[in-house]
Amino acid sequence: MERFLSSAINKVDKKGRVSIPAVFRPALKGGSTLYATLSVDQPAVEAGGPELLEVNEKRLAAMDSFSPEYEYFSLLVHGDMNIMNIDGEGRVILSDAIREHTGITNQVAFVGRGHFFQIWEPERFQAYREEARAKVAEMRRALSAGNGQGKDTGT
Amino acid sequence: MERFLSSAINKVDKKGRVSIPAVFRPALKGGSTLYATLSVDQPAVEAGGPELLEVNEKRLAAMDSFSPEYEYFSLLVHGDMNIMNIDGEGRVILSDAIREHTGITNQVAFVGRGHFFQIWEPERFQAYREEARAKVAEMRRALSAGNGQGKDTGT
DNA sequence: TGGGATAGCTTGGGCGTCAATGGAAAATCA
DNA sequence: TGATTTTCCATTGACGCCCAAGCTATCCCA
Repeated sequence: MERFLSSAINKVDKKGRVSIPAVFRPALKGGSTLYATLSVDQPAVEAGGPELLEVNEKRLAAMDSFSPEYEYFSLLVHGDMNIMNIDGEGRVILSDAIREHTGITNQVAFVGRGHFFQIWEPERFQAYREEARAKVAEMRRALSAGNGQGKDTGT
Repeated sequence: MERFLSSAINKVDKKGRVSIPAVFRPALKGGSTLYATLSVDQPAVEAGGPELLEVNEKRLAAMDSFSPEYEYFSLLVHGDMNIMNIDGEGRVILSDAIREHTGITNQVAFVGRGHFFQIWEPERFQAYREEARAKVAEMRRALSAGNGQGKDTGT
């Protein structure tokens, strides 16, 4: 599999290690390094292989390197980047910054997002997921009120 | 690693020495000299190997050589350059000028910026980091409002 | 179709190595 | 010679690497 699909919850051991779900590892193509950034609008972390870094650097390359936007974005892409080594058993150690940002203590939710995956504190993820559902339901009601079609779309 | 990525906080000892984070040393390619300039618009220092000189000279070359900006920047790049020796344990001593400009007392934040890295007083860095996160979140919202796409950071 | 065997995923722990830090000895300068 | 800097050595704690065990899902065969 080349993409990150499905989700899983794993435990953090005494040494602070967590197994990356086995279903995600093929998408990392055997690399032993994980690149991760703290999401700017959620208590989550977005992680993936080196492509994650390359993608962001391409974006930077397309920006005016003297603009304040470049400055801010580069800080997040380079300075705020978390680099994690994957051990022989497919585990990583979460940095203090990650634990602080996500609220993770002894359990981690891994959520596939296609070309990257997210790391959440399980309860917060659950809350976010329900919020997302509620939002979608609300949007659908608004749409149906507007055009009179309202019937379910099957999904 | 050829680039400076991630960040770390290290202590200053009684003699004024600080360890350069081990993850940055490969990017210095074993050189024992650190070149550093005081950042113009932040209470930070920008440091790196000899290439940093070249980079700054390229920047100069891109500027109008009769402009006052050129004059000042040239002075900063050449005259205000701090040269630091890296000792056997990978430590450097911060000059008075650097301590004054950054406000550093007994802790130093090292922040990767790609082809160079920054040195900050940790609390000031934290404030700047949050500012950057807020600004990037704002940029992203502006973008999504414009094209209707979400906050997907992956691609 | 049921049950046992098997392989692989997750988790736990031991141990050696290296990074970060502190301090002493040696060298340099005024 | 006193003071300050540079080099060298020691300590501590974190991290990487290795091995082991429990669990689960899958596969195979009767």
